[in-house]
Amino acid sequence: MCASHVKVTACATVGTLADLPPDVCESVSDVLARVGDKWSLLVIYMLSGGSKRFSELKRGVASISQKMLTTTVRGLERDGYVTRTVTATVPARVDYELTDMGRDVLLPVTALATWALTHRSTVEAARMAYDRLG
Amino acid sequence: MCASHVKVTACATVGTLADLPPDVCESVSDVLARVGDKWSLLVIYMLSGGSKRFSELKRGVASISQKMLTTTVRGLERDGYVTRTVTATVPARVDYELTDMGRDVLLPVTALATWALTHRSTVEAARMAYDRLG
DNA sequence: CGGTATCCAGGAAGATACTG
DNA sequence: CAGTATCTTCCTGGATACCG
Repeated sequence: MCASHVKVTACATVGTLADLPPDVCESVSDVLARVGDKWSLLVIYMLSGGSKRFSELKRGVASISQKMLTTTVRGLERDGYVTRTVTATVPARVDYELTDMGRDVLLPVTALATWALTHRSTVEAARMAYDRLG
Repeated sequence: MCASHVKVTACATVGTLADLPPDVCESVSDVLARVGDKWSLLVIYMLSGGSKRFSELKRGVASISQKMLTTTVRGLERDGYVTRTVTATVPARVDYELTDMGRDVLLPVTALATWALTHRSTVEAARMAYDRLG
């Protein structure tokens, strides 16, 4: 994904929800593109406990590849959700930490997470019912 | 995306946020995978104004291809966010409508949308600052 | 009208190897 | 340790054509 995958390209003629200007669409998709991708949310959650180095994140999200972790933290850094601090020792050490905004986004995201958990069974039931018919 | 793209596959050793069991990760990623994809949110928003037919949705999201609109509404139907009603006239007529759950998810999603709008400028500034350096 | 089927190009992501 | 570079594979999504 990273940047351009989840990018709403047209909101022009929506207009069913009162006052849904195009820039709202773009903002939402921007945030969702970052927060909603495969790994970002997990990394943010991990960092909510405090600063972590690259290898700690790597261990925490066991199945992520080094490449994808790099890509993910770079994206989060670019959008201002985390800071990246390099300590030029040998071997090198890099620490990642949530910014204020990074901590801030946890609030609405947690709300969505709560909703997701609450409606988990409903979604699963709907999915199974749908698949049963074909 | 549809179904498998945004799918968290490992949450095992996260544990920094107090009590973040694996099923929370899966639920969240399930919801985000559906709601956070390129078109679903727009379709949901369009349907928040009431039942709409296929062609109306197609016009509303001008730049979406017929294939992607079909894929999107199918996914939303599968997960129980919308209902699909076929009227066997000639030519055929198909109406889509939000379920209770579909209307319900608008709440947390709107919260995130609001956050996104509020922090829009911050994200953009961070992005530009990051890109300026390289 | 509302799809489905098919083909194709481009990006995403895994595996692997190498570097400051 | 924390990356970058490259190669390859998979899959998404666009274009097009056809069907009930």
